[in-house]
Amino acid sequence: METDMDSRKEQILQTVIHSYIFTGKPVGSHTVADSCGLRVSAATIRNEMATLEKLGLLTQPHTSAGRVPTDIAYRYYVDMLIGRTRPSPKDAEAIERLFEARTREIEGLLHEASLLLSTLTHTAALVFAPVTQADMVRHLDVVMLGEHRVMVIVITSRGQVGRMLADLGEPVSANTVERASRYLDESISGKALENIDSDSLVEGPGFGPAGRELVRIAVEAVRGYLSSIEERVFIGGTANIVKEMEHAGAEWVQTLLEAMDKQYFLLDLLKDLMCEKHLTVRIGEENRLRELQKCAFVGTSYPISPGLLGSLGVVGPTCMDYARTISMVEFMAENLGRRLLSPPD
Amino acid sequence: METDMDSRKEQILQTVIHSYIFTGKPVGSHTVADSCGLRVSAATIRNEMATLEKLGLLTQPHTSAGRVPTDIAYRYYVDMLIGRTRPSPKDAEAIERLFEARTREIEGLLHEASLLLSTLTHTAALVFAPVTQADMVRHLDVVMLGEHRVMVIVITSRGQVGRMLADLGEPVSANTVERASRYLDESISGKALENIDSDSLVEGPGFGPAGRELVRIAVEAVRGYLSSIEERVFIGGTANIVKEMEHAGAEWVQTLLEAMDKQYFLLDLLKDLMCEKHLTVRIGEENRLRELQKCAFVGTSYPISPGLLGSLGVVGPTCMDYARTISMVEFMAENLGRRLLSPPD
DNA sequence: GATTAGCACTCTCAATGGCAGAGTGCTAAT
DNA sequence: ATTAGCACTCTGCCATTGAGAGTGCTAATC
Repeated sequence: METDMDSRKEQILQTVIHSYIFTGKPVGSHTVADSCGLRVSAATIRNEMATLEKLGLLTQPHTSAGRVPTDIAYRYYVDMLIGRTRPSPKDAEAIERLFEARTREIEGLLHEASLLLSTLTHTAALVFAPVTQADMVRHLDVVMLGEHRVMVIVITSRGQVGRMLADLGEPVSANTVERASRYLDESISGKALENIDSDSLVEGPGFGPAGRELVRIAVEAVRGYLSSIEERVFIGGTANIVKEMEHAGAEWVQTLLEAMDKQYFLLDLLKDLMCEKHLTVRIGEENRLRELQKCAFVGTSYPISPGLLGSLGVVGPTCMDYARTISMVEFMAENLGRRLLSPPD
Repeated sequence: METDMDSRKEQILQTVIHSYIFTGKPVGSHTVADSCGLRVSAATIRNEMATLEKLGLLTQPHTSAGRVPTDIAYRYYVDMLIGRTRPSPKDAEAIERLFEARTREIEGLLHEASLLLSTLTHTAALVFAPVTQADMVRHLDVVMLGEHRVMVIVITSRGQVGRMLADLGEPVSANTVERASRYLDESISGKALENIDSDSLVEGPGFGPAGRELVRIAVEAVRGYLSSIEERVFIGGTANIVKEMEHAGAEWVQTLLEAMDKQYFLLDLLKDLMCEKHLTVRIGEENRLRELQKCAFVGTSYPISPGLLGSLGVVGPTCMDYARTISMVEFMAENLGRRLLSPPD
């Protein structure tokens, strides 16, 4: 079997891919002959393309249209044919500008990162910042909202914040709330989840029944927060999915968008990333999630704090500009990491 | 001009609207004659429909198709023809279940509210919880992330929380951060934005140059947070826009989705609501925002705390089931309000 | 032996025309 | 005022056609 790839086949494959990325239309032998730089005729190209088709790298939508790259071709392209590239100065600047302010609200930053990434790559972008599971309580506040209602705010040692509404069975006074807030802050601060003992706390300094209930509920809220992993994914540019993926069929786009609404769907995807250190590209059927099997996913992880990784990525058509997208995702991850990561002391 | 509406015209109009909402197809005179309950023939219906067309309430997509309601017809329908309705027990229960937990993380609650509302109404749902502008600082924390980086966390008296990253020019020690955190908490807590004086704070108790810079930056971060209105809109069910609005043309759906990504676009919309006390329905061109002029918006406000309103609403096709949607939006607003509002003491 | 020109073949796409169906407006009768 | 009936109009669907694009194969060429 003399069916191996040689450099000419590679060049033809590359030309087909580039042309297809650019025009979105199947590529014919003449087009390739004109623009591949090889000084051979269209007939030769045809022969080579026939072999590439046998190898599973190209297909024809119908008998007499040009060729279209398969998922396997994109895989080959990504692995072998594109070197490491950096974003263009203009793109790099756009990303860097996002990070130049000296003080920056975190949620806003992540949200804007997803928007920027999506507009630069014409894809839907996902940014995910996980929280560490078991953490210590740094500060606790109980804010009175009404006679029967308080808000419990907890700050963890890593700087995560939870705000919980809590309903009380019995009315409490502002005074009680204030005392409970101080008491709880003092007793809980510095403790980890497993060291917070509801029972002994309730036995605290002379609260009435209402006060005791308040303490109990507040502790319950804190426990609930610390044990539930409140994980948000920031999504930007879902509109791009509609624009770029129309050719894949309306009802399919539909399903993908629905899936994007469900956060747990994305969490699986993004958590996978955090296992691998390197940038990951999943093309078509390589994706485990059925909804993604008609598109490509490019993602990577970035450091948040020592021992904690976040992840980000984009979802776009399989015929995306991989070189550009990869460089952009990588660059965004680097910058985000640099901005968030606390360097080791 | 004897062109006024009479009760028969109303009934015909209503039948056309109901049928169009149900089937999505233009409605012919026979269909109306069969299902409107009037004991008249199709020819009579035709005459009446011709008048309704002259009145601007119906149109024909082409010469010989059935009739389709105009925006004006929907307006008339909403104003005159539907009474106040409540959601079905099943829908009501679904909404109530969202609120039954005794302690609940707020962001998660709002997010899920938008998801639920969108699935129940088959529209895109928006939930907006504003923050009061000038508020007092209740608690302040500075968390060390690295030698050159801290996180400033501020809790306002209303229970809003901001987390800001801040970069420092000079390295600081854990000790300094800890001292500064306590110092700032004690000096700033209870103060409103305009009473926070950076200069005098920096003159605090014997910090070195690094400590002073830290204080200065932290205050800057707090000021930044308190003056910027960190406003988030929770969006659910954008996929429904694609599903329900296909007939309006792909590139238009495209523009709407892009607009939904931009939060400021939605903020205008949602803030408008908070001026009016009642539920608002804007149909087609009644919307000021061009992107919405091919769909309908149903929204209302809900109380968050005394003197503070949030708002929520849905965006769907003009041929939506207004009765159902309105009842759902209203019911969700009531429940959300009841859950969030602190009743006056 | 690799490459190429030439040609027949296949398939898509856009335009065309015909036909059934749905719905209308109008007129004349009730 | 209402209705039955009829001619008319327009869409949607189907089949047909012809141009165009691209292929695979064969035979000639370097």
